[in-house]
Amino acid sequence: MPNTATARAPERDLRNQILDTALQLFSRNGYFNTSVHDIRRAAGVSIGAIYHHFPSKEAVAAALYHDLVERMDRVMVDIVAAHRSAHDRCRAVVAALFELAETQPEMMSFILNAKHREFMPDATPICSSRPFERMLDMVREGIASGEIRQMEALVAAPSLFGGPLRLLQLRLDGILTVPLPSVLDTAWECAWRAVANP
Amino acid sequence: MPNTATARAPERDLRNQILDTALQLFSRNGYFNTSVHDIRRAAGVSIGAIYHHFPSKEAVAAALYHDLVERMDRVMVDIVAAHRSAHDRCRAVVAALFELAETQPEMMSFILNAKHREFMPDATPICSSRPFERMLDMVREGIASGEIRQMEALVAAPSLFGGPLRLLQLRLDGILTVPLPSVLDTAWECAWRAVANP
DNA sequence: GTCTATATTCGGATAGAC
DNA sequence: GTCTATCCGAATATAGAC
Repeated sequence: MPNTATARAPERDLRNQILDTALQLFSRNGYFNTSVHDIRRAAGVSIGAIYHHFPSKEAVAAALYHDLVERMDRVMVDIVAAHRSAHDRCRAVVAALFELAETQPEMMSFILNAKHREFMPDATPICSSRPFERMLDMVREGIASGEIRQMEALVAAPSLFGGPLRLLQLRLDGILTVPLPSVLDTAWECAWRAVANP
Repeated sequence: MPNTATARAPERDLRNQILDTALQLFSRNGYFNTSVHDIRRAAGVSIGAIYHHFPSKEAVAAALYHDLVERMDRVMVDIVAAHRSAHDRCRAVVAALFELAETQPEMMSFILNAKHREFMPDATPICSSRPFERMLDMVREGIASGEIRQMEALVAAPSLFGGPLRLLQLRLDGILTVPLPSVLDTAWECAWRAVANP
C-alpha cells in the first residue's frame, strides 16, 4: 500500500509546519495575542488540520515547549560529552546559547520569555527543566573539582550564567545591536571571573 | 464644602485598591488569565468603578507599570544620592532589589516577568526604562573611573547585574528557598568580581 | 460616582462533508 | 485526513438606573 508511505511524509510535514508557524507567532506576538486562526492563516492550513494534530491550542504550545526543551537538552548532552572540565563545558554552553540566539532567535525567545505557567497546566518553571538541571550539574562538578569557588551551587549557577543570559535577552530585545558571538570572549571572561577559583 | 474632602480620600483609595488588587492577580495568574471581573471580585468593587477610573483593562496594567517603574526609579535616585563609588552604588542596587523581592514579591514579579509588549501598545522594553538606564549609567561611571574593567558598558552591565537578577528570579519562582538577603554577600562578591578591575 | 444588567465582539473548539 | 461552516462561552466594554 503505497498510500501509507506517501501520506506519512506530508502528515509529519504538516505537524512541523504548524509548530514552526506557531513558534514564530508565539515568540513575536505572545501566546495570548496569537489566535488559532492566526496560525491557520500563517501556516496555510485549515483549522481542522490543526485540531486533527493537536487537541487544543494549549497542546500546540506544550508540544512546542517539549520539543524545544528536548533540543536544548541534546545540546547540553553533546557539550558534556565533548568537554571535560567545568570551565570548558560552561563556556561551550554560553557559546552555544549565543549561537542559537543568532540563528534561531524565535526558539530562544520562546524558551526564555514565554511564561509557561500562564498557558500550561502543569506549572513547570523553566529552570527546573532538564537542560537547566544539566547546567546546574556542571557547576556542581566545578565546585567539587575546585575550579569554582566553594559556595552554594544555586548561587554559583545564576552568578555564572546570569550575565550571559541577560546579555542574550538584550540582544533578543534589540537593545544590543551587535551579534552575540562578537562579545562572547568578553562576556565569558566576566562570567567565569564571577565564580572562578583564583 | 466638606463633601469634597470626604469624597476625595475614598476616591483615591478606590483607585489604589484596584491597582493593588490588579497587581496581585496579574503577578500571580498573568495579565491574560485575569479578567476584569476577577479584579472586580477580588477588590470588592464594581465593574463600573473600575471603568470609571480606567478607560480599559490595558490602562490598568499601564498605570500599574508606570507607577512601579517610577517607584523603582526613586529607589535608584536615592541610591545615587547616598553613595559615591560605582561599587557602593551597584551593591546598594542589588541589596535594594533583594530586599524588595522579599517584601514586595508581586511588584518585582510584575516588573521582571510581565511581558509588557504583550499588553501595552507602546512596546517599551523594560531595559529601556529609566531605572535600568540609571543602572547602566552607574556602570558607565565605574568604567570611566577605573573601578570596572574597560569594556562595552552594554556588556558590563548585564555581566554585573545579570547574576543577581537571575537569582532573584529563582527566588520568585520558588526554586531558591532561602531569603535573598541571606545570600547577598556571596551573590554580590560574584557579581563584582565579574567586572571589577583587579 | 457607583452600581447592575446587557450588548457585542472574538476566539477556541466541533460537526460533518469530501 | 483535510476542509468549511458554525456553535458556544467568555470577556471587554457600555448603557442607564440610582
